[in-house]
Amino acid sequence: MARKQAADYEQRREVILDIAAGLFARNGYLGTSVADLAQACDTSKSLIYHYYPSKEDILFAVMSSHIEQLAAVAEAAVAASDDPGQGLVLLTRNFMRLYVGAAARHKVLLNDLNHLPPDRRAIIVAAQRQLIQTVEEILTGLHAPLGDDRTKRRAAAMLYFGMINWTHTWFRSDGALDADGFADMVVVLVRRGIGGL
Amino acid sequence: MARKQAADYEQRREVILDIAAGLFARNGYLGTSVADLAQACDTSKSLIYHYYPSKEDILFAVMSSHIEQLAAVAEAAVAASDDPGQGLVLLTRNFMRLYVGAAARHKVLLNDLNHLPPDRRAIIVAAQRQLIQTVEEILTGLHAPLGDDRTKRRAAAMLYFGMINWTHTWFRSDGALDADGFADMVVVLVRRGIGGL
DNA sequence: CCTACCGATCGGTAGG
DNA sequence: CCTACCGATCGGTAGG
Repeated sequence: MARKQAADYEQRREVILDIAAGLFARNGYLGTSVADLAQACDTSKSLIYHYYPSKEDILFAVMSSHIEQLAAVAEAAVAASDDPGQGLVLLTRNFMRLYVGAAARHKVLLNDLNHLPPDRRAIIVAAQRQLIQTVEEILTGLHAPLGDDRTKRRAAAMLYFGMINWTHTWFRSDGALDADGFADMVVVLVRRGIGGL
Repeated sequence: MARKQAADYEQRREVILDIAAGLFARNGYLGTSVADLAQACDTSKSLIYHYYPSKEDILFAVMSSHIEQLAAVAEAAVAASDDPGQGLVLLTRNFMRLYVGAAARHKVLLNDLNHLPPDRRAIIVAAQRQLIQTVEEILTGLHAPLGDDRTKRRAAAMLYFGMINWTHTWFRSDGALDADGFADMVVVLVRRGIGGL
């Protein structure tokens, strides 16, 4: 006999992850109890512990799943582009779509990274560094002198991430400005402004 | 007999506030216990409660003291400027100096605002809105068409705050780039790029 | 004997 | 200004 419930094991894990991301985003990791999560999932704490060994594993899963998505869309944008200008457009639109589509996970990534223990935090930080590296390379392609000044190149990449990451505090997908429209504003500011750095 | 301890009451409150800001910035508001704070202050929990009625009052004091400073330097920058371009330079340098000088308080303001109850959070949010308003006016002065498009004007202000607020994740005052140098990069990007919006 | 899941409770610690 | 505590709740696990 086929074991029916094993079939949707991964699906149930995903549902828990999504609800956890929403609670962590709203109340913070420490502000969310496993009991809160169980209640939001309309089940018991024991069930949560059946799917995840610990609360920390849930936090790590929220973050790692999201950063893997970010890495994937970054790679896709670079692969599909013939020049740095087009790369910047595709990368920024891909990032913003993902930020909006997975807003809760993104907020958790930005707010609760410190609550991971050092070894697991290092895994996430390494993936973030790779994204920064990708952006630095595109910016250097747009403005070659950045290649000779590591400090300015890093600062320029951080100006870029500041603009898009800060959206988690104010951007609403149901507002007058959509993700692509905002991405294009960022691209305009960077392309026109970067020559002055 | 003079009541000696009353004389440095405010001073002791300030020391506690400063140490609390450091702990909140590092471990989060919920990740910091009052016992942690007492230990860091080399005293007892009871002493902490002698100077502040609750842990939440300490959080509010950290945030309100910081945002009052931000409002003061914003007002000073506007008052000392003859045109929007100069205003942007002074405002950005003032903000960055304060972000660096009060990095812990700034981090707490950005990370733990949700842990204030609605009434007190509203006070902080109102002060933040005033800062946003000031920036929007300067940006409209630099690029008049923003005055006719509330959505773009707000987005432009948020691009600006994103660039400078994101510094709390990466900027180190002992690095190769100082606060004024970074502020000038932000100003260049905004002044050159804003015409494209 | 297995997986899925429950009500109840564990040892410690939180803010006060 | 301290030790000794409180009601409650924490993350995680017991038996069945």
